[in-house]
Formats: sequence, structure tokens, C-alpha cells
Amino acid sequence: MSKSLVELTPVETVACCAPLGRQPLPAAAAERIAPLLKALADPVRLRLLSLVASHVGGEACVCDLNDAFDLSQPTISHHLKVLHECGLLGRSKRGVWVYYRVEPGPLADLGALIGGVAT
Amino acid sequence: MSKSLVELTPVETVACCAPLGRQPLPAAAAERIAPLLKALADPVRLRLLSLVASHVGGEACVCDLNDAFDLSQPTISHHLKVLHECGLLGRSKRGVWVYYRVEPGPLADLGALIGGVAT
DNA sequence: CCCACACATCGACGGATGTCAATATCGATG
DNA sequence: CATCGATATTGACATCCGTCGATGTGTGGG
Repeated sequence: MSKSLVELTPVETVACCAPLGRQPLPAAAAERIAPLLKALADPVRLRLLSLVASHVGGEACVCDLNDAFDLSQPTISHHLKVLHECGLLGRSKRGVWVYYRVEPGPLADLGALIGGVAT
Repeated sequence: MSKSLVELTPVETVACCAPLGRQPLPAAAAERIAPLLKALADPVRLRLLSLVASHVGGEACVCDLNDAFDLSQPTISHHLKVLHECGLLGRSKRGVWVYYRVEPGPLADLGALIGGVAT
């Protein structure tokens, strides 16, 4: 090469690209957020979440959720577990029945973050 | 059974569950939204989207995006294709270079929908 | 005490997904 | 035209994911 690296100006090193106007999402934040989105990225889980949120009192029992889908009971149980383990659904047992409720915090944070990228 | 079905009251048919306070997300809407969330549900794609949005002028060329990750060029190209095909990133070729820009509409809609489930 | 019921867990299977190396395409340049 | 550099496509591979049937767990009732 005819020039030493230290002589390269910024314009020469970025011939095609515009500079950054703000800090992009850090890798660590992306790794933390992606699992939440992955939990939401399924039609059945989206409907489950919405169905729980639509119930009066903010909670729904599993027997009611099972009936809303043409899927086996273990499959619904699996989806509820996924939503529960990532913090989007809370769980409480009362007698024989199990009730799930939407945790509003994570969902609101996600919505703000997604909407915020569009600026 | 000792009673005919028409004699069952609502209370008897829903012993454990609360009624619905509003309409849940229709299945068709869930099927339409889930692919967008699936596209977002990857740390690399989240960072790609944020990185494009962070560039001055709202667009970034691929060579710049490649350098931001420890991944092969085909892998970045694949992720950009996923984001482009679901409508989250726009693409324009200028000379040898390809520029991607964030489409604000779908992202804003998604953010509102996610935040809206929490009510 | 045993059974029925509500829900969770396990194991298996097929299909989708993220990654890479190799190769193709396509515009610019000499 | 030959070549180079930027980006896309292809094919292969390992892994992950959604689904089911079978089974386990715990509670309430007779």
C-alpha cells in the first residue's frame, strides 16, 4: 500500500457509508430482549396472551384457554410455560385450577422499545 | 345426564373462569403479526435494525453492517433479506453498494399493538 | 382410599432456523 | 474484454421449535 494507515482520513475509510447519529442497541441488550420477542413470535402465544388480557379481572384459567384452540392440552400447557418463564405471564394456583395473568411491565417496555427504533 | 343442555345456566357452564371483557386478537391477525415478531426475535437482526436506524440519513450500506458483527458476509446478507422481505427494511442499490433503511410504519404499528395488549 | 379431574412433564418426530464455505451476479474500472 | 470488489444465492449442517400421545402429579369428592 502506498499510504500508511495513520494517514487515511475518515472520508477515505468510509467511502460509501454515513456516520452514526446515535448509539445503536448494544449486543447485550439485544441478547436480553430477543427471548421476549421470540416468546411473542408465535400466533398461538400471541392469541393466548391477548385472550388472558381480555378476561374480566385480568386472569384466565387454563381450562378456558384450552377450549379456545384446536390444539392438544399439552401444547397449550407448553405455550403457557414459555410465556410464564420469560416473565410475560404470571401464574397462580387456586384449588384444582391454575390462573394466568398478563404482567404489564415487560410488555409495555417491549412496545416502547419497538416503537422507539422507528424514532 | 339429569338436565337438558338448554337448562344449563352460564354460571354452571363456566364454573372456574371469568367472562371476556373485550374481543381477543383474532386468529387471522395473529397469523399476520407473528412473522414480523419472528423477524425481530433474533439478537443479530435486532442490532441490524437498530444500527440502520442509528445512521445519519436513516440508511446504511451493507459493507458498514458487515463490519459490526463477527459473522460471515452471507449470514448478514441473509438476516437483511429476512428483515427486507417482511417489510421492516427498505432497500436501494446505488452503484456497487446497497443501502437499507428502516420502514417506520410496521415498526410503529407493532410497538402500539404490543403496548396495547398490556392495556 | 380410590377415583375423577385439571394441569404439567416427557419423549419423539418433522419442519423451520442460523450459520458457514463455495459460488454466482453485477457494476465499475483499467 | 478481463478483472476486481460488493452483495446475493445455494447447499449443507447442526440445532431449535411446535406438536402430539403417553404418562406423571396433585387436589377434591364419594
